[in-house]
Formats: sequence, C-alpha cells, structure tokens
Amino acid sequence: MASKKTYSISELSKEFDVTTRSIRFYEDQELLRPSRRGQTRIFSSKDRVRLKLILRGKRMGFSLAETKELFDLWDETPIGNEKQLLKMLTILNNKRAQLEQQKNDIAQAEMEMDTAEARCREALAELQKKKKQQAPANDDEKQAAEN
Amino acid sequence: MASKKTYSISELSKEFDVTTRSIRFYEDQELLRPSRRGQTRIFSSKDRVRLKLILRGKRMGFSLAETKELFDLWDETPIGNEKQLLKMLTILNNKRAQLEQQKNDIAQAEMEMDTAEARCREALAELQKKKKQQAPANDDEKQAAEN
DNA sequence: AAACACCTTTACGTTTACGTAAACTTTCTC
DNA sequence: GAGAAAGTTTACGTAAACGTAAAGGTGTTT
Repeated sequence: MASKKTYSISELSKEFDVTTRSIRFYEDQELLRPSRRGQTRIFSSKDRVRLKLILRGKRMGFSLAETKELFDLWDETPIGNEKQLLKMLTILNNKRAQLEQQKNDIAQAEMEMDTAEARCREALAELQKKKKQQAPANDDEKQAAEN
Repeated sequence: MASKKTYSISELSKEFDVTTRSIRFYEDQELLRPSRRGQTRIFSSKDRVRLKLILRGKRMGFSLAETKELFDLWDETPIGNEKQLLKMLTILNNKRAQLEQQKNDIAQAEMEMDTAEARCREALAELQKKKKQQAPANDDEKQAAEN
C-alpha cells in the first residue's frame, strides 16, 4: 500500500513552491499525467515524485525535454526486453558521466571560492591593522566584545 | 609574466567548441571584453578564462546573468573597501549553499541510478536464466567465450 | 442566492540564448 | 592581385519555460 494519497494542483504548488501555471505546463509537455474528476486535475503520489524529480533536474541544469526523456525511457523499458534493458544501461552510464563532469565543475568552483574568500579575509585583516594603527585601542577589550 | 598570449575568435571557438555567434553574444552581454585591432576582436587570456567560467557556469545551470553578476562583483570589489569585502563574503556563502544543494541533488541522483542499474542487471540475469533453460548450452564454453 | 475560493481552457506576451542569413571588409595564400 | 578564408555588423527568427490576462465552470460558505 504505497501512499495512495492524492493531491490538488494548489497543494503541490505550495509544497514545492512552483506556480500552478508551471505544473499545468509540465502536464502539457507530458511530464505529469494527472487523472481528472470532471475537469479538475487529481495528482497521484507518483506525479508528486515526478514533480520533485523535475525540479531537481532543473536545479541540476537539465531541460524539461531531458527529464522527459528519462521518464519516457523508464516507462517504456519493458522488463523483459533485452535490447531495451541494454540501452537503458548505456544511457545510465552517459548520465553518470554527466554527473561526474558536474562534480568536477563544483569542486573547481569550490576551490576558486576558497581562494577568493581567503583573499577577502586577508584584505579585511589588512584594513583592521590600519585601523588599529590610527586608533590604538585596547586589544583585550575588543577580544572580549567579540565573544 | 602570466601568459600574455592573445586569441582570435575562431581559436576560442574551436578550443571550447562554442560558436562564434555565442562568443559575440557574450561580448554583447558584457561577459567578455576583447580589445580590437581595427574591427577584429582580440581576446586576452583573461577573456579565455572568463569564457571557460561562462561555460562551466552553464553546465552548472547558471544563467549568463548570474555569471555576469559574479564577474562584475569581482571586478568592482575594491580591495580597500570593507563594506564591499563583507558583501562579497556573504555572496560567496550564498553560492556555497547553492553548491551544497547541487551536491545533494547529484548524490540523490546517483543513488537512484544505482538502484535503477541494479534492477536492470537483475532483469537481464533473469532473461539469461530463461535462455539457458530453453537452450541448455555448455556453461564452460560460455564462460570461456566471455574472456 | 450572492460571494468567494479554487479550478479550468485559451491564447497572446516575454525573456534567455542563441541560429541563421545577408551584405560587407579585412587578411592570408597562391 | 585575385580569390578564398576569416572577420565584421545588422537584423530577423526560434525554442524553452513559463507569465499574464481573459472568460468562465464548480462548490461551499454565509
């Protein structure tokens, strides 16, 4: 009995901080497939998971089309078709490579931010020194004030 | 003498596999500032670094505007202005948080890919078993063939 | 039953990040 | 010095991912 709850469009909208317009757009692009009660959309927990995946994909720089590809692939891959399964494996490997690239990019960015921050702090320290020279205050007082 | 070399637009285009159109667009958006010899653009090694950063930013899901913000920030931050330096530090922290989020997203994605791959391999193994039952070949031959 | 919240479709508008074509100038290469 | 190669500007076109009305349908609360 895996969470059989359903959701309205505004529930999902609020939970994930995304406009209803976007959610409808995702349905239009066939990334979500809510059922209907009359006209009203009813989202399953599967839809909810998918929405979460869509948003994560966006944060990772994936286009909706890319995300849809993955959804489709997963949906269409028959558990009993060898060819499809192999294709799935190669695509998974491609995605892995992409993630590796992203991890490298992030690591690089972090290193550069480290040096940038170091320079900032150095410059600040330099400024502090000059201040003290101009107004030679009591060191102990300052130390105490910062705690 | 930090690498005083210069580059033509096509050189950069080839090196980073990006169209000249894009490079000119980046200049238009003031992310690059090549000098000119007559009409022709001459890119410095600083421009080259920036281009690299632009592309990395894109891979990380940053818009050109976001990247430009960072460039501007860095350019404009005077080494002697305390306020600017502090602002820089807070922005650096924000970016760090963003990178953390991305790392989490990637880790999640990797886990899911692991389980997906496992299921694929399981299904494939299942198929292999059935094949063998239908055509009960010699196991040793197969093993040998795979080496 | 009037008002209000929430849902719907339809459809035109907007921003970003380029693509593509035209028409022209400058720079190599033979 | 003629032609090809590489560069330029100008400008219209396009795909993605929504924003933003407009106009209206359900339902429930007072």
